[in-house]
Parts: sequence; structure tokens; C-alpha cells
Amino acid sequence: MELRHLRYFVVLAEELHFGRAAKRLHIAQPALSQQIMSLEQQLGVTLLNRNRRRVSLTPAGALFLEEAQRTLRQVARTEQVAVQAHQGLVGQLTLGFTGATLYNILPDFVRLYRERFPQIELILWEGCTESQRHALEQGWIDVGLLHPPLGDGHFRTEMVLRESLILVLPESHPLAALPAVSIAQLADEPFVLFARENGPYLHSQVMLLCEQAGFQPRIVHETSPQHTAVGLVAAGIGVSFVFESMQNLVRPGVVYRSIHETMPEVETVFAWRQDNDAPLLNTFHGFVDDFVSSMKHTTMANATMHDYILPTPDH
Amino acid sequence: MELRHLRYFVVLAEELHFGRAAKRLHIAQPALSQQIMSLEQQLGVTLLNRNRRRVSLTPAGALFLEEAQRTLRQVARTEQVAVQAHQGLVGQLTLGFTGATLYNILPDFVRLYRERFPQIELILWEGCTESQRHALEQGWIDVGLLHPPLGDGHFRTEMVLRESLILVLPESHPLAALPAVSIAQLADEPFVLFARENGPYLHSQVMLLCEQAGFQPRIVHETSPQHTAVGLVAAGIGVSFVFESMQNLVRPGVVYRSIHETMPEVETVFAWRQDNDAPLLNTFHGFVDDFVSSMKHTTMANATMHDYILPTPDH
DNA sequence: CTTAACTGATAAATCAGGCTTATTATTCAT
DNA sequence: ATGAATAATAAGCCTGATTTATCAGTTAAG
Repeated sequence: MELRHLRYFVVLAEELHFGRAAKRLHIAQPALSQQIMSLEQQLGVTLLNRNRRRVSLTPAGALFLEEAQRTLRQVARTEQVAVQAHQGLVGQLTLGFTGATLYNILPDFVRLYRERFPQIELILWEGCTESQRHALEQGWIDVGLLHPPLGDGHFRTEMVLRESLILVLPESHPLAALPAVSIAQLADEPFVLFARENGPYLHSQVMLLCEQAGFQPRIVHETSPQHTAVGLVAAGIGVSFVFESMQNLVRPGVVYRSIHETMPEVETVFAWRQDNDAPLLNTFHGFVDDFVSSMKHTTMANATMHDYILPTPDH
Repeated sequence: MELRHLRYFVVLAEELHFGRAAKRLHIAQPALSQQIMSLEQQLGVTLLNRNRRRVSLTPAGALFLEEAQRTLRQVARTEQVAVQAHQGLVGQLTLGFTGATLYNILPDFVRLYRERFPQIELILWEGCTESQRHALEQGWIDVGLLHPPLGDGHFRTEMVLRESLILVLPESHPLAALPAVSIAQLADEPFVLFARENGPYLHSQVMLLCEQAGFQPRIVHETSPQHTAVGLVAAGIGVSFVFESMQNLVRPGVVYRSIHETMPEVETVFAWRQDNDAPLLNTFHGFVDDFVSSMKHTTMANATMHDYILPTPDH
């Protein structure tokens, strides 16, 4: 059996007239007769009663018609899915993200992406920049939302946000009384800082900054996610530098203060493999462009992210 | 696109090797290459990456594969439905029945038929013998369960039950004290009887019987369904004759008594049009044969019927 | 009753396109 | 470098779907 048989049969069952059906199918009438007969012979079932003058469906033909129509609809879906997947409109996209992005662009991005591509399943995968680089290379994630530098050269990146570091300190701390703080005032403070291996570039920038101010920072704890650092500061363990956007994390017990000196800037970028030409990435790239330009006109996100993070599907 | 493309693609996607896939499909390798290329060209979508040495699915190809497999399963269902319908194993069968059969064979019959042919939708349609005859002629019902004579000759019938009439009377009635009653004792009783037009043959038999006993029955109410007659008897309106099997209708206030004289017998038969050669009727006929012979070995049904009667589907 | 129109099946010829064999181009492993 | 492996390409064949022409049975009108 071939789709031809089903297509012919469905039209014939609608018309109940070989001549008209053949015309609708743009074939001659004998061709239709032959194909229908061939179909019936293959099935071993009479689908139509021909009374020389009137054509009607047998009970079996009526049931066959329903299933045939269902089949043709399924065929159309099959074709459509291939085309849409090729256009990057359906499928799965796994997005890596750092903990810090939970407080700047990720919430808005996820919401807008889901709105724009409801048929694409967006899977979220948390990891620091370094582990995202590895995950990209291994193909575990399609896109990473992370903070350069990324090393090597076979990634494409798209910058979405550039911000400075700010100081975070316990609200009971004497310096919290000031609107802004100078680096030199932190010489004797205990520091909570992100670990070197989670951002060697930024880490060394901070160290350099302290050196220029004439002291070696006393690091009492190294953390990976910045919201952990804020937690430790709230507990009074020390002070810390975090991204400006971490101010979105409003937490009793801590205050954020800017620094008089020019602080190193950190970027948040989308990154994906240069050699990954999956259609999803084309649409993704286009969407990111729109997203970035819309970011310039709107305020920073401040929604919480807990609603967006889904468990990885278990298959 | 034809099913050939889908069949080829699915096997190829499973093997990920043109040579092996072609062997499984019993065609030569170039034929497979050509058909797959043709498929991709029609869709305008690359479904497979060929690295000259390794074949792999594109994201679009993976989604297409799922839909293609779904389509092929649907095609199998389509073929199967035609064959099964032809064998009378699926479809719709509308069965007419008289009210009286609710108390003899219908409950068991429906239960067993549904067990035997779970894929056939059995639709029940209540009507007296005469309206069933009309419904059979009009094609409203496929089979009737009714009481002959049926008139004309273009019906086939299969007898399933033959029984006598018995007397039903109020339990407070003096005659209720007797184990059996003679016709002559009913000469002065008010009668509740089924209407003449609902069974002219049986009606005249009863009238004849009374005449032979030397009286004209005084009919105070004519009813159509027998359970209504029983209800009126319970209300003390009069006495009545009903089928033996109506004893299955146990109702406070009435008692059933047999008659000394030989009473006219009534048959319950399945009837369908002689010219109706729908496959469903063949399997139906075979089933009725089995049912009748099994009836001889088991006791009379006494289940209530309310569970079996469904509203007609609304389309 | 005859005739004409209509309709589906049949016959024969044609033609598209799917299949085969033979060959090429490229990659991978030895 | 060489040979095996593998998919694509080329060319011819052949099945089978389509077309045209015709037949046979049915219906309606004259």
C-alpha cells in the first residue's frame, strides 16, 4: 500500500463518483479505477459497492476512510515537523547559565524565548563558565550564558550585558554608613571571594586592584556562586565583590555599595560552538539580537528564577 | 512523498548505514541513496549528515523519524481496520429489542456479545415487534430481537426462546391462593392486556382462548410493554397474561400463576434482512448459534438491564 | 421499445521513475 | 602509501502507473 492509494480513496469516498474524483485528482478515470481495485485486492476487502450507477462505501470502507484520513493528517504533520525543525522552530535547546545570570538577564530571556518559540523545549543547565566551556565542547549544551574570557577560538559569542563589580557588606558594618567606599578602606577586611578557578581573569583583576591600593586582600572563604557569597556576607563572615546586578538579590542583613575607583568590568555573553550549524541556533542567534536591543530600552530584570528551572527530562 | 520514502528512511535511521539498510530493505544501495535524496529534496530539509564514513541524523531528521514511525504505525492500523471490518470484528451494530426481552435473553446476550467482540460498538434500540420490522426495512437497525410473526418473507430469523403465557394477578386476589388457575375462573376479571396492534397474532390467540372458555374478556386497559402491565396489576387494576420469563420481574404486590389449560406459545427470535450481507452479520449469526446452544445448558437470565442500555451516541 | 447519455470496467500503448549494475570519489586504517 | 569501506553518480532496464480508446450495463427520455 502506498499513500497514493489512500489519497485516491479519500477523494473518491468524498465524491462517490469515479469521474469527478479522477478530475479532482488530475488523473484519468481508468487510473483511479485501477488503483482502487489494486488497493482492494491488496487488502482483500471490498471498500466500495459499485452498482454501475451509484457508488457507495461498504461498512469496512467507511471505517477505512476514517483511518485513511487520520493517516493523511499524520503524514502532513510528519512533513511539517521536518520543515519546522529545519527552520529552527521546533526541537530541544539546552542552555547553560551561571548562577549570576539568575539575577540579571536569564529570567527575562527565558520568558521571552518561550513566548517566541513555544514549540522549542528549552532545557536549563547550571554551571560556571569553565564547566560550560567543557559542556559546549562535549555537546552537552547547545548554548552557554557565561562570562568571558572563554579561551580558545572556536566559539561564537554575543555580548548581552556589561557591568562593574560592587561591594557587598553586612549592614551592621561601619562602612555601610557611607554611600560609596574606597578600595583602600578595605585593607583590613576579611574577604569572601569567588574561587580563582571559577574566573581566573576576574580574580586576578581584583587582586591587582587591591595591590594598587597597597594591600593584599585577606581571603577567608572562596565560593563559586555569587549568591553564596552574599549569604556568607549576611552571616558576617566578611565582605565581597559581586556583579552590580546582584543587587536584584535583596537580602536582609546585607547592603550593596559602589566603589570610588574604577572597577573591572564583567561581561555576560551567549556562547556556542562555531561549527554548530543546527537550525535552532540560527533562530536563536536572531532572537538574541532582538533581545539585546530590547534590553537597552528596558530596565533590568528582577524576577526570581525558580519558576523557570526545570528538572532535566529523565530519558 | 510516499510511504516508500518513510519506510526507507526509518530503516536507514535505525541502521545509520546505507549498505546494511539497503540489504534489510531488499534493494540495492544506490536505490536507497536516491530515494533518501529525493525525500530530502522534496522536503527541502537535510535529514542525515553523511561524512563519507559515518551517517548520523540531523536534529530535523531525529524529529522526522519519530513522526515517520508514528505514521507507519498509523498505516498499519489503517490496513488492519479494513481487514477486521471485513471479517466483522469491528464496527457498529444496532440491535432492536422488545421490552419483554429485558427479562429473558437480552442481558446475557449483551454481556456475552461485548465480551466476544469488544471492538464492535453495540447500540441498543427499544421498540415493539412492528416498529422493529419497520426499522429493519429502513435500515435503522441491523438486527431485531422480537416476537413473530413478522409478516413478509425477506427476513432471516433465528429462534432463541419459546415460552408460554402465564397469569399475573395482585397478591391480595383470591385466586392468588391457588397454585394454578383455570381460564374459566377469569371470566369476570378485569383484564390488562397488550394492545392488539403490538401483537395481533398473540392478541387473537388470547381472545380465542377466552372464547373457548365461554366468555369475552373484559379489557379495562391496553398496554404496550409488559412490565407496564405488571405495574398496573400491582396497582390492582386487573389481571393480565405475560410471558413466563416476566417472572424475572419480581415485584411486591403481584404473583405469577400458571394456567391449567395449554396456553399459546410465544417465540423470541433474532431477525435481520435477508439482503443484508454486512460482515458484521456473519459473525453475528455465528455468535447467535453459539448463544442459542449455550442457552440450553444454562438457566434463564435474571440480571437487570439498566446497565446495558446506553444513550444513542449524539452524532 | 428505442435511443441517447452516463458511468465504471477493460484493453492496449505509453511513459515516468524506481531499481540494478558498474563505477567513482572520499575517508579511514593498516 | 595502499587497500578496504562507503556513499554518490551514471546509465540502462523494467515495472507499473497513466493515458486514450472502447466496451458494457444502467437510467431516462422520446
